[in-house]
Amino acid sequence: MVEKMQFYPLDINYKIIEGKPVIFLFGKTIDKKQVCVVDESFRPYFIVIPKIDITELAEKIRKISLEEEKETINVLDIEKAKMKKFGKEAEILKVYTQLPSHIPKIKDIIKEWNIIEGVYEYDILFTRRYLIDKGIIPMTLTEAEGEFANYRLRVPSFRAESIKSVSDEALDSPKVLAIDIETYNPPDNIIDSKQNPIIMLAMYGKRFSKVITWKAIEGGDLPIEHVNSEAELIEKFKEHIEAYSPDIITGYFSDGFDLPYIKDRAHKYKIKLDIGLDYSEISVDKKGESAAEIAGIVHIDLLKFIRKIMARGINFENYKLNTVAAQLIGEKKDQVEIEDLHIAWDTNDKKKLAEFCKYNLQDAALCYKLFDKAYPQLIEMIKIVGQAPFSLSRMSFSQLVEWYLLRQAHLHNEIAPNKPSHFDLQKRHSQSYTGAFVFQPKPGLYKNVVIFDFRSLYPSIISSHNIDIGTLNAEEHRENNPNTITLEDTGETFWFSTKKKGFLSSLIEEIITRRSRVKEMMKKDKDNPLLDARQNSLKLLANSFYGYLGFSMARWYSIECAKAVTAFGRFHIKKVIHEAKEKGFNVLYSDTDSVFLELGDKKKKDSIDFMDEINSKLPGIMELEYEGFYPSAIFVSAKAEGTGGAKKRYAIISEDGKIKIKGFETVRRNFSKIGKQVQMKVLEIILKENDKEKALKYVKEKIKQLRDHEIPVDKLIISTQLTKDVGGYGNVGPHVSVAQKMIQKGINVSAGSTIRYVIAKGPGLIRDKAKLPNEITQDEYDAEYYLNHQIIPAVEKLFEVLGYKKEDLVAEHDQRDLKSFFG
DNA sequence: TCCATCCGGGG
DNA sequence: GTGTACGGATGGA
Repeated sequence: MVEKMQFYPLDINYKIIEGKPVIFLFGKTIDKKQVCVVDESFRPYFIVIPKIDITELAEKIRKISLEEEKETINVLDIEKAKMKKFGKEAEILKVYTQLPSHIPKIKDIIKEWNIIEGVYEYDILFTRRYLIDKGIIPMTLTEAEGEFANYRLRVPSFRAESIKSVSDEALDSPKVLAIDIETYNPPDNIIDSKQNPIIMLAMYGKRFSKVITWKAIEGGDLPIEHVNSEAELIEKFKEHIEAYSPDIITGYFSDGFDLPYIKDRAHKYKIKLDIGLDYSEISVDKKGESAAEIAGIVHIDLLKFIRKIMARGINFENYKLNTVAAQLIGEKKDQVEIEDLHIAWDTNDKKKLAEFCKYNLQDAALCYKLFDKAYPQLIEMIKIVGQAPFSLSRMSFSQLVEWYLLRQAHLHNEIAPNKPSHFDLQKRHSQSYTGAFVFQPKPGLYKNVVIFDFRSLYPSIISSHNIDIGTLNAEEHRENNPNTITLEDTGETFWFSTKKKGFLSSLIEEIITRRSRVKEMMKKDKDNPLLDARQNSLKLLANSFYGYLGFSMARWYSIECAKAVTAFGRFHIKKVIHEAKEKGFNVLYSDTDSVFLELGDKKKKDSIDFMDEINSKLPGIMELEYEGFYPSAIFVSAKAEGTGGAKKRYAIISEDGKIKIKGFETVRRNFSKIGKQVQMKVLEIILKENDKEKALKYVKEKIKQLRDHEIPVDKLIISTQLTKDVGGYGNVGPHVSVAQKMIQKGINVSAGSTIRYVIAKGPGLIRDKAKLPNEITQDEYDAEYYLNHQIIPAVEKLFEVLGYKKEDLVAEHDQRDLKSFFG
């Protein structure tokens, strides 16, 4: 009996059954039951554009027959159709084959014929093709028509005769299970699943938490489950997965660690990790960055998703779980000496082991919460791009753009361009072009500064100047065309149609408009995480278009378009600079899309009027925005003498006293606290109080304190990361020398460790004077070293702007020292 | 300064 | 599997 069933598709794969490819779409029904929708009717195809008569070509293709060892490969069917290639109508043939794997074989034959213009869309994965062609958006409400069937699966199956998207309503609380393992790992042993067992495995879900371990550990009220061996631990893990039946399994670096590790250990005991909903085993794809896949259960590696998709805008120091969790959900892990786990395990240290169990569970719980935080972003990206969570969560931005475009191309009946050949790639790699314009500032301290910037400069250029491969150098005349641009350096000229809308440019316009609508909705519905994730996804996608155009692997690659985008960018920002000067503003600085104007005797209102005037003449959706008013700003000179002002290095203060710093040491790690503190304080005095005497007095006072040994040692600590193991260094810098000492003392130090040291006074090389912080007292530090290597470099450029020389900073009797330092 | 390689995360 | 990888830091030539 034919019936309708609504569900949310979560995962997709296909299998060949009786010589036909069959799609399996795993999902959740509206009443939260697991289900698998099976579609036997979809066939693989690719596209051919003929050069000769289309019927004649079709006949030739139909006759193709390939004898292989086990099978004969034939063309299953051919359809004529009309599509567009870069906006131009084209008659095409859709060539169908029996199996997806036949596509490249048939394609390779036809590709060589000179009676065709080209072959296209021959490398779009079968399952992804299915989602696109059927208009299905994973995770959103979908309806299948058909009947329940009996495929051998862990969940009920439903054979679909037809399938369609119902709405963009997304599955709102999937059943998530976070996992984390701890392994036995003796010191200096690289983590190795061949040698070392899993000793704990934690799972955390909704109203479910468990730590499985194979030693009797007294965990108090921890949900510890004891088993007798590692093999039993793995069996128990399987049982729990089956009983809990999660929609989603998540972990942190679980693609590269937890799941491959479990799989390796299971293999050792000949245990089948067949937790897939089709009874298949976890598959670990080891190509490059590995990925662990479970059929029907979505495995999300949070590290990958966060690093690739959620991370921009947020500046993570690193991507350790602790760092990321602290930043995204404000939670930290308990401090545990994980290197000592093997000792506790060997010595049966019950108390320590209980702590490790707690730690293990906490990691899983952290993952669970991180997933919760990431879910809106994942959902919204899926809704836009339209690929399944497993693959989408591992995509780079260029891939997100590409799959978005592939879906849109299908919707617009556009033929997708091919990926570059090896030859194309070489050519693309050899090409480079000019980027953004940066205005060189004049060093100085300025008052009353207004900053304007172009809102989404590159996306708005692509939209407003109609930038697209199909509109590039269109037949209409290039003169008097507002979309014509000539490159300043090479003289190349590009122009874009004013009549016909381009594929890329209209898509980006749609993305931008959609985002404004979402932002509008957010005004009434503040703090809605879904809306925020949606506008963010749209913004990220729009911002990636330009990079995608110039990305060598892109299908819609066009260096001409990429060149035109930056050239229009330079054109518009330079025009603003020019007109601002004409209006009598002093232009202080400009970088890519922003411009800094000194008001002088003008009012804020005058600058707004200026902005409005600019905006009245800008094309399309381009817009110059008022970024803010800053009472004070400082620009310094570049390091090299006589090269003028430094680009990308300045500090400004807003009316509410907040200082924004770009490029100064204050934001860098490899600098002592005293250096940072003095720099920050001087900036503050200059920008807030505009009192150069006071700044000078402050620095002099600090220098005196430094020389009188009044600065505590912890403010003098310099931190440097060891980039390789100590033995690997040719030049022994101070941090390496200290690391050597640490090793002698039995402190475990290796590549990646951060070495903290202080420079002590005395004769000899700096590296011999570098001490561990606890080896030195306050009167032993080398004041002159800190003066010359930390304090002076931190502030000399600032004082230069104020009209002081370096010598003014230190007392008279020290000038000899300084001269020798400054040469 | 440019090119090649290594590493990230995990215990 | 109708496929293929990234990107930044670092160190050596």
